[in-house]
Amino acid sequence: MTSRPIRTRFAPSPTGRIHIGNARSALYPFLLARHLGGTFLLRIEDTDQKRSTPEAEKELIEGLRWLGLKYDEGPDIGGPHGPYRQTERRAIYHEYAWKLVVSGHAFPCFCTSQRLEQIRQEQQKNKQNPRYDGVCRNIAPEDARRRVESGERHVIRFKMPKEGSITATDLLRGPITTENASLDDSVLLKSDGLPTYHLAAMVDDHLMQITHIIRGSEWLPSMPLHIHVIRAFGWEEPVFAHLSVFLKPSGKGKLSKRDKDEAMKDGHSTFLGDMKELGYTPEGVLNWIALMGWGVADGDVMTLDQMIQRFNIDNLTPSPAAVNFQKLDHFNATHIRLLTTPDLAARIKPYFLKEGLEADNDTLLKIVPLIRERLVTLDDCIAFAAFFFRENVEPNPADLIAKDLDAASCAQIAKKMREILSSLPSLSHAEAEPPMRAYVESSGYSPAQVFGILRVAVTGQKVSPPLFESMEIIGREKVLERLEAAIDLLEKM
RNA sequence: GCCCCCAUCGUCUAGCGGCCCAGGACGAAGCCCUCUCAAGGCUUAAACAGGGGUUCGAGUCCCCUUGGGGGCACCA
Repeated sequence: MTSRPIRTRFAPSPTGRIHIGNARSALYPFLLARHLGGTFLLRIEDTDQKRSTPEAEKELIEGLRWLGLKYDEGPDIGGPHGPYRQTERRAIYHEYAWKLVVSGHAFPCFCTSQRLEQIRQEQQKNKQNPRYDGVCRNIAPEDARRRVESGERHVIRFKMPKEGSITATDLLRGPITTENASLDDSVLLKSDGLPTYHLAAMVDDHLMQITHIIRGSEWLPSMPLHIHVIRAFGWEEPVFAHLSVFLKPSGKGKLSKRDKDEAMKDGHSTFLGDMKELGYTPEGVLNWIALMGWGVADGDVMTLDQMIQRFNIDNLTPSPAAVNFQKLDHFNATHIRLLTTPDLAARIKPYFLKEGLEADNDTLLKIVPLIRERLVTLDDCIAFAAFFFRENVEPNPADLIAKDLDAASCAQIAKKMREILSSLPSLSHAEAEPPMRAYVESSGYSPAQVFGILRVAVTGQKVSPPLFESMEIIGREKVLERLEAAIDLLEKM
């Protein structure tokens, strides 16, 4: 099976917002294909007409683009094995479902959902496994055919062998043997003419020549069915790898919708759309999710290209992983520091614009080196650097008073600084710092006290990028204006 | 209820019988640097779930228990 050209796929159903679970299900097959020089494709599994929406498909595609997981074939770009949207492949599924009926591996079932629901309830009441009771299994093929042709509503079910067992191999877990008796006569083709996942995915993976099926572990229990289907058709079996689920940060229980909303409250989210909004970078997100389920020996900070180089499907891990947002923050901050100055400048610009601040490229380029290692998320740029673009700052008066000093002495210090700074032709870092240091030295105050007053006066905040570098960017005129305003404030106290 | 899967520091993980008194990363603690906050450097605490086997030797193989997770739809 590995002699075939490598082809992998991401096959989501467009039923909701794209989240980190989806992202990781796309990432690994992408990495495998790229690492091995194979092909990676996107297939939309929209056979659930009740839940699938075009908006969800759009968000899926946008999410993949944001992450940089480029696919070689897909619904929006086409390819040699299309169409790549399952609702556009109805005829194919119909044909293959009937092939199984003809070969005796499947049968039409005319049971109503009401009856099915009823027997399910009875079975549960009797503590039996809910499953199909097989009444349509033994309808004579001729009769069945006639009823179908007369237009009677029906589904097609897989005719699961009553005896024997089947061994299916998961790459991460090894062979798993299942008794056929514990398997059900699952529906392959629904009465609306569309296939269920069990048929659609297997048919498509075969037709699209997929060599590695990488998917979530919720599919592990149905892998035996899938192997049965594949064998019934006589097809070559792909490699199966089931990724474990993401657990809540506490490690108790899987990540649910509720946890996702909960996370949003403290500035985190597991939805890609939100994460972008919150200032997370594709690099950070990708690195974070890559390592939940992929064990690398060392050097865990990687760009997508580095992941492609190092990826090895054998290093995927089968155990569930609890999400850890602190780690996301770490990877995000790390990747931000790795960006070039122009790149980072371009990425933070929208956040300033959104605040109504006219961030010009020249200033942005000068600011980036000052704030780069202070940003955890891109939107932190507002907290650290908005003052560069504001006309004036409005410091909290109390912040202007240095530790262990009173307003009067702080005012004196501020005036002295104004005297020194205004005597300088420019406030470049190189020109302004030495005389200020000399003043601190002679004044008997500590650098923290003196520079603390200056910082608050000039930036309006207690925490800021390096002071002298910042003043250089703000410019002499504005710095002196702001200092003046601070002196006024201090004198009124 | 039934079936299946998983199990190394708080978290993500390395380890594929001797290289392990278990390594890395995040987080935590301390120190250094320092105009704030970061970044950076150094250091510390922190794990093989429990019990049986197999073996000269087990974190590594087998079994049981416990814990956790997933699945049992005309949803994917």
